[in-house]
Amino acid sequence: MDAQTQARFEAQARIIKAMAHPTRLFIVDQLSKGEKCVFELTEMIGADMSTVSKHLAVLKAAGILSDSKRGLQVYYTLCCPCVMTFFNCVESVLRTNAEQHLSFVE
Amino acid sequence: MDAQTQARFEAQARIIKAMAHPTRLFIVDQLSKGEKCVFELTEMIGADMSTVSKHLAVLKAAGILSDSKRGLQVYYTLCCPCVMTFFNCVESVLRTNAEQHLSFVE
DNA sequence: TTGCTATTTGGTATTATAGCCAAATAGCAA
DNA sequence: TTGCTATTTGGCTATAATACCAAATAGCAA
Repeated sequence: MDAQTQARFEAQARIIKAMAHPTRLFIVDQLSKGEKCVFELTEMIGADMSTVSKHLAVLKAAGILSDSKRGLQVYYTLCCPCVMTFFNCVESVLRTNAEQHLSFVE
Repeated sequence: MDAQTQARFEAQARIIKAMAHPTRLFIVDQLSKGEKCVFELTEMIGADMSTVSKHLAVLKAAGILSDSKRGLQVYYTLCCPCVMTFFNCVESVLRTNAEQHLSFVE
């Protein structure tokens, strides 16, 4: 495996890793319906606001979200709506698992 | 967030987490071209065979790969070729990042 | 300025992940 | 059986991720 190929997989892994957490998937799902501020997301998630803020920072660092400060609030937006195709793809893996009685859902 | 919703995101996160490693992405990419045994993958990756074997076990546990033993070799196959749409999606996030001079590639 | 609210950052404990080596297991062949 | 090869598993260490609390920062308003 040459260095360039490796670098490409590392870059891809960084994006995927940023999505690899239930709370962050929830955030992406919510933001696909429109921007939200940290407080709104924190209420929905029910964790400490600092925890939510750090999850948002992870997604932003990966280039999945962007933020804009308006007054006291910071609003986060999905910058790459294509990310939503992730969900379809993952769901189809889950369905395949379910068919093979290897479901993680239930 | 109700328990069922949470369970769905946790199930999705497990699949995504299994993909969130450069070596495992490489494996998935290779297997998209056809089945390979552990030895072949180990040669390409250049890590310890036990390390490769553990990566394969992670992907298998997530329901992304299946294995079949034939003689001394264990052959691994992608059970969900849809997983390849991941790559397109991730690449488009990377392109967006690059456009915004936030590229992780270079 | 002071005070209030929204958010981020720092510190820390806990838990999970990754990689290697060594040992165990499985299958074939002599 | 013994020996050889392919693979997995166990043990270990090092590194990274997560979540909370507390403290710092930023912006508005009085």
